[in-house]
Amino acid sequence: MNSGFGRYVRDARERRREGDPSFSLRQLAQRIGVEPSFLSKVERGESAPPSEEKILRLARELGEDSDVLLALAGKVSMDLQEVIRKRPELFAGLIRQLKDMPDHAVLRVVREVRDGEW
Amino acid sequence: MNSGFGRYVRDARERRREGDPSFSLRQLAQRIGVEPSFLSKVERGESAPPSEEKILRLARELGEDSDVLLALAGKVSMDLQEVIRKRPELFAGLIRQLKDMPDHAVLRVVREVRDGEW
DNA sequence: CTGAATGTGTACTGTGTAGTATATAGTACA
DNA sequence: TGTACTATATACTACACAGTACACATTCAG
Repeated sequence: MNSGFGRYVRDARERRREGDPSFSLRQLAQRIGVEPSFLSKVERGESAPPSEEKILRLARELGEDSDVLLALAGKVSMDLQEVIRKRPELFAGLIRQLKDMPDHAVLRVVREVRDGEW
Repeated sequence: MNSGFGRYVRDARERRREGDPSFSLRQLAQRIGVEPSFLSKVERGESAPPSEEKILRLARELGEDSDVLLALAGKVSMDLQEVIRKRPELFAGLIRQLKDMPDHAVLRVVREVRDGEW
């Protein structure tokens, strides 16, 4: 029911609110399509993070990275899961291969793939 | 509630059963820790696939690839999800990068990582 | 001062998940 | 023929998930 998700969202919202009063809890709740009381509970960590759909809308509104927000919520986005499910051996193998590599090594793979002729 | 999961498991079980009568529905159910009636429903697609834990035990017993079985069940193994959740931007980026690449290209990445000095 | 907006507390709800328990019916074989 | 094992049908359950509804107390602007 906890984790940093709530605090992260609250902080992000209050930062955005400095310049734009429409980032009140109530108004944001309305824009993402939940009741204010629910968003309140979520931000205070009293309720578990919402569904993927709401998290994505939250990320859009707040200008945050949706994969990071989902990770904080203990989830992995369905579209990534779908990629893995379509070719499970392949992607499972790759991910397990890279699991313990340092960031820069993984980034190098990303860049080589992006730039090279594959 | 459906998908090929049930049929796949039933086929695998009946193949293994040819050489080993302990692969009856009842006995296998007992080994993986569910009621026979439940495994029956699962194999016939009348009930949704079981939890990840049971699927892993099923894969072990049947000698099947657990990632494939999980994929058929519409799931992605928690340990893979954890890898992604720990470094969401990095792995989300990588996977989206490789999403539409043909198998051989992805395999090449896997091999390069395995063999090279990263 | 007032009333509009803000955040929060409490209670409740429908839906899905992951099964169990028990009864029934067919099959093998000794 | 009976008993041991097989699969299946039917009914039920406990718990988690993803919220809603609404009343309440506070704050802030005009």
